[in-house]
Amino acid sequence: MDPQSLQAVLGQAQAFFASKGLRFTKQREALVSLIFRNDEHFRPEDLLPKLAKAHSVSRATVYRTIALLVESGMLREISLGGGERLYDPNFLRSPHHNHLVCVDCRKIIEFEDPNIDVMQNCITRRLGFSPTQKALRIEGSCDRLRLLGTCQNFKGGKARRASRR
Amino acid sequence: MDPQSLQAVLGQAQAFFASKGLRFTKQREALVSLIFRNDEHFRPEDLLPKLAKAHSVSRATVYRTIALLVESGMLREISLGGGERLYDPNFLRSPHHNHLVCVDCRKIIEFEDPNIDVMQNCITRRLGFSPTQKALRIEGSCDRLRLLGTCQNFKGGKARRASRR
DNA sequence: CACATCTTGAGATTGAATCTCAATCTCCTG
DNA sequence: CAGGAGATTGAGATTCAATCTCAAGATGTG
Repeated sequence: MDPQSLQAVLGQAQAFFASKGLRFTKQREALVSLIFRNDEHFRPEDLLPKLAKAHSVSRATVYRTIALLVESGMLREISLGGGERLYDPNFLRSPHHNHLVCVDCRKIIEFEDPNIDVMQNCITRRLGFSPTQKALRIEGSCDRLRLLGTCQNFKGGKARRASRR
Repeated sequence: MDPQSLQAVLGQAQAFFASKGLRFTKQREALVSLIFRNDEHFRPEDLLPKLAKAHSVSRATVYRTIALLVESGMLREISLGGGERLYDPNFLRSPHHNHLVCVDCRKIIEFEDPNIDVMQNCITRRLGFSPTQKALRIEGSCDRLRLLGTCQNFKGGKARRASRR
C-alpha cells in the first residue's frame, strides 16, 4: 500500500476509534500501520516480532486492537483451512473478494466476481436472510499455472513447502 | 441417520481403511458410528465425553481417526468463524452443500444450489485452477425467520445464547 | 490539580491439538 | 501354534494460540 493510502487508512482508523470514544494511542497507530503497510494475510502472533523495539507492543494489545479493527470493518478474519485463524487487510480496497487456494502449493489468489456476488445475495434472501458477510473459499490445483512455472511447488523442478501466505 | 444408512457408512469406512491397509478396530468403529449417527457439526473434544465407558477411546485416537475420515472424504472440516474448528458429517448425503449462519442466533442452515456450484466451477477454471473443494459460508440475519419465531434469540421474547450447532 | 476513564503490559491461565513412547493387538508366515 | 513385523492404542507431556487478570501508567476534563 502506498504511503498516501496508508495515511488515509490511519485517518479512517482514528475516526473509528474516536467515534467509539477511544484513543488512538502510539501502540494502536503502530499496529494499524504495520497491518496495512502491505497486503499480506497474517496471524496475530506474526506481528509481535515485527514490531520494532522502539514501538514494542504487548501480545494483549495486539489481540485487543485486532478485535477492534475487525469490529470497525477494516479487517476481516478469514479461514483457509487447517484451523488457522488469519486476518486479511485487503477487504478495504476489495470489499467482496474471495479466495482461491492451491492444494498443492498453498498459493492464494484473491478474486472478485459480481455475478457470484449477486447470486449469493439472491439465494440468501430466498432462504429468508439478509446477507451481511460472505466468505467463499475454493480449493483447487493450479494446473495451468503449474505449466507456466507459477506454482511454487514446481519451480526449479523439486517440491518444496510453500510459505503460509 | 437411520440404522440402515449407518450400516452402509460403516461399510464404506471399513472399505476405506482396508484400501489403505489399515484395520477397522473397535475404537474406530465406535467413532464412525458416533459421528454419523446424527447430523450435527462437532468439535473433536465434544466426542470424548460422549463415548460410553464401554467404548472409551483416547483423545489421541479421536484426533487420528478424524484425520483419516477427512482423508477418506467422508468427513469435512468446516469453519463458521471465530477460529472454531468444526467437522461436518453431512457431505456424505449432500456433497455440495453450503452454510448460512445467522449472526444473531448462530442458527445454521445448510443449502445446496446447482447454479452457484456451476458458476464457482467456471470462475475457478477461468483462473486456471481445477476445483477440488468449495466452501461457501454466508453470514446474515434471519429476519423473516425471526418474524416466524424460528430465530432462537427471539423465542419467548428474550435473547439467549444459542448453542454452537 | 484531582478525578474518572481508558490503556497497557507482564505473567498466569485456559484449551485445543499434537507428540512421544512403551504396551498391546492383529495378521501373516513358517 | 510360536514368532515377528507392523499397526494401534492410551496416558501423559508438550506446544501454541488466545484469553484473562490486575496493578501501573496515560490522557482528557472540570
